[in-house]
Amino acid sequence: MEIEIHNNDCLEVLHDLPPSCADMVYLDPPFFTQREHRLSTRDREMEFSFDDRWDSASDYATFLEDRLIEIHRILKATGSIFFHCDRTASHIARLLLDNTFSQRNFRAEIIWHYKRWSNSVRGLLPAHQTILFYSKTGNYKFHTILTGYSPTTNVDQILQKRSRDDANKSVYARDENGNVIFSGAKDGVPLSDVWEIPFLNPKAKERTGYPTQKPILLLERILQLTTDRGDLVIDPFCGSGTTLVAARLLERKAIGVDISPEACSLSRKRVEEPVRTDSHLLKNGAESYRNADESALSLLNGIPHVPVQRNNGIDAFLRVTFDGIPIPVRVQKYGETVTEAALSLYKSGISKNAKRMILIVTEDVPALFSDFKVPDCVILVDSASLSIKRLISNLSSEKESLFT
Amino acid sequence: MEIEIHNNDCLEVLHDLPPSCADMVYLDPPFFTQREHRLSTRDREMEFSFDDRWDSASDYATFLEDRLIEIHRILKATGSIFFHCDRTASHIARLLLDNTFSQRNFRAEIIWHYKRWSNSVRGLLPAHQTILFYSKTGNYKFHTILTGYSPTTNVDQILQKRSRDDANKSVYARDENGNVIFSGAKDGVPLSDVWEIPFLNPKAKERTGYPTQKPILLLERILQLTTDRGDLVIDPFCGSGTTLVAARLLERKAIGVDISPEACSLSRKRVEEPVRTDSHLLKNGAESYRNADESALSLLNGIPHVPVQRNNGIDAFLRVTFDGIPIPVRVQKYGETVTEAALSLYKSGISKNAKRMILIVTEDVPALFSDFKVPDCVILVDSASLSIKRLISNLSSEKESLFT
DNA sequence: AAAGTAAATGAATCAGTAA
DNA sequence: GTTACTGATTCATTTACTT
Repeated sequence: MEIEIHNNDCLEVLHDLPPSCADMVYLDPPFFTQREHRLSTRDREMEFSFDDRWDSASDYATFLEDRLIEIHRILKATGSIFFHCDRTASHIARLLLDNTFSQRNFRAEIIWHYKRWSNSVRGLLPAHQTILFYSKTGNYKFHTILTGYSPTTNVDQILQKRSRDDANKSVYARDENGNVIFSGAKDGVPLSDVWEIPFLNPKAKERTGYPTQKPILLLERILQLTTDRGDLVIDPFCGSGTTLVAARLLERKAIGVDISPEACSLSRKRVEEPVRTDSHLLKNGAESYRNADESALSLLNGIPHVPVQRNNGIDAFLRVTFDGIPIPVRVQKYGETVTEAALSLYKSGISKNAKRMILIVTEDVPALFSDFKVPDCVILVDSASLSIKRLISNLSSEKESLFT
Repeated sequence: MEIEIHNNDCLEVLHDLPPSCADMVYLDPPFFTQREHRLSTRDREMEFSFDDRWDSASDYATFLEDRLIEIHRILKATGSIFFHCDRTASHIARLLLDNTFSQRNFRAEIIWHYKRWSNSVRGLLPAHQTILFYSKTGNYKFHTILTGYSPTTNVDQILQKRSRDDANKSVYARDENGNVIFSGAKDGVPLSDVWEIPFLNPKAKERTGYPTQKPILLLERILQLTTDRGDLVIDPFCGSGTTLVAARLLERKAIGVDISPEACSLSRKRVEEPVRTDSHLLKNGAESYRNADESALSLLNGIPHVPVQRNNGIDAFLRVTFDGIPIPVRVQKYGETVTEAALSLYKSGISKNAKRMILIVTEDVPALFSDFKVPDCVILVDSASLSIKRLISNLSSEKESLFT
């Protein structure tokens, strides 16, 4: 997927792009906090024509507005813009966006909430930033993301169908025998406008990286909400290039611009390097990343074992030995075929002199063709989820047979 | 403690107050939603409504600014204002407050975040409102509120004293024997600007039927942050009177104003007999609702399912249905016999009309004696760990046979 | 007492009609 | 086509009640 990075003023780059070419623009412009003072004191007149208020009042506002106008031009009719700002500038940004994209196309004020180390503050500890979401038109591309139910919700009740009683009050429907009626399956709660995403994920400490970069999950969410694979994404202030990395991992085209040569070379490096940790994070979501190891190994609950870090072939050793050597265990990973997983385990196991190994099979991924056969010393064990998957297909055929 | 309630336009009442008399003003004006809001009490005895339709943004802004100027006048030099608004008007409010109180006295943008019953949205589910916090001067009254540590924080470590090492890096101090030194107790983390407070529940007794009623807890927090006992608090749009109730409970003096006679009489009633419902959720935390633990649910990795938290018999519903009803799943818990687990699942499943249920068996706990037999509709599936346990005992006997 | 079930509801949102 | 209104419908949440 093509990723372009330009070292230039984004106004120039935007100007050279054709109209209606981009699906999404994310921008995180610099905040001229030192200028804010002048900004706010300039307007002494009491009239509320917000339209031209900032326009002439401030270089900063003009600076942004020039670029927003270009962004509006290059966005497709189905396109969206995400404007990242902190609490000192959110109202200015809002006004500018109302001007260029119209109040009517305001979609959401996203609150990115994170926990932070506190200094002793006189006041409330700042712990959020704002992302303004506008679309170019009312007919904008949007994919609903669903999240889990609150633990306090009775999921069994919301599976029930509802109707109106005589007084037109909403009640849960029942059939003539007084039994509850089920309506279709529920998949979860639509994503809200408050996103709790940790600033840095705990494991990121290991990386000697760029400390101020935005969490990739944040950009991932934005990309998934409003773009598809192959869509064009533009970041006019790309900085360390998080947007570009996310775009690459999710297979979106991207154009990044930054006026600083250092930022550009940084971005290039990040985009070119295979970013294993990032891609792992993206594939599984932040939650599962945090406890990916534990969740795979929870399959071993109740069996004494020692988890193994940093070994591609072996996830854990059982305490139980065979021929004096602890038994290596591996869990078949998502997307891996059984033979791939077995081969990987076998190689690592042999190097540890193991005579017996256990592979927990989680998926029936068909191997297209493979010369490798699972050796006898690798014992296959089905995971419960695999057994259930098989069961489900049996159940469906069982039902079919009832009708035929 | 004196609580006054005036049925009037707040501009009149504010105008008649002497300068520098109030310690805190909380206001919750109409939000510029361009709608009329109507709601009746549960018993349909009273109907409340207010009109939030304006000809233009500047009408709305002028209306507010007139009142803000008076509020600025009546606040003490140590006083503060909290302006409650939602996402449709937060930027207008911010500009007005910058004008009347100055950008310099902006203290915080508080995000009140809550969970809400949703409806089908094309977009992000709104789940927050904004409270803008300005002080009259830089010398404002403020009490730091401390909150608990997040569960991931290593509290032991926080209690350790810190010092600088040779390279001037911050390290945890140790005494001459290498033992850690404990500094004084830490009380918690300073309150952040994102407040998660549950919305008033549909069933809460505190509920009065007034639209937009705020939780008492929200107002209590604001009062505690910036006022002391005996201080004067003013709410120019008091509505159902939550501010006044909170003020009474915390022994602050208060003046409430509302233009609607119904709102005023409701406020009077509430102040006389305050009802405060404690949120079970806040008191005990979301975790207290959980009974399906994560490691149990991770056995279902890869199978679309919805976790069920408040049911002892069912841990999750599969997305797949049998006879139109999602299939309930349960994981045998530690120490439970298979028949116990199956019985529990069976009972709950039957009440949901399920015709097929799945029990994941994790242990061979022998049932001492039991009349109950696992019914046919409960399908048993072995977990991987159980399969491995069986395997291990086989392996041992296999090995034995080699030696004998 | 503890667990499970029922109820209430919207600073909602949507679809359809009228201007 | 666009905008503005109005009545209809929806959904997850969390307390209160019942078993």
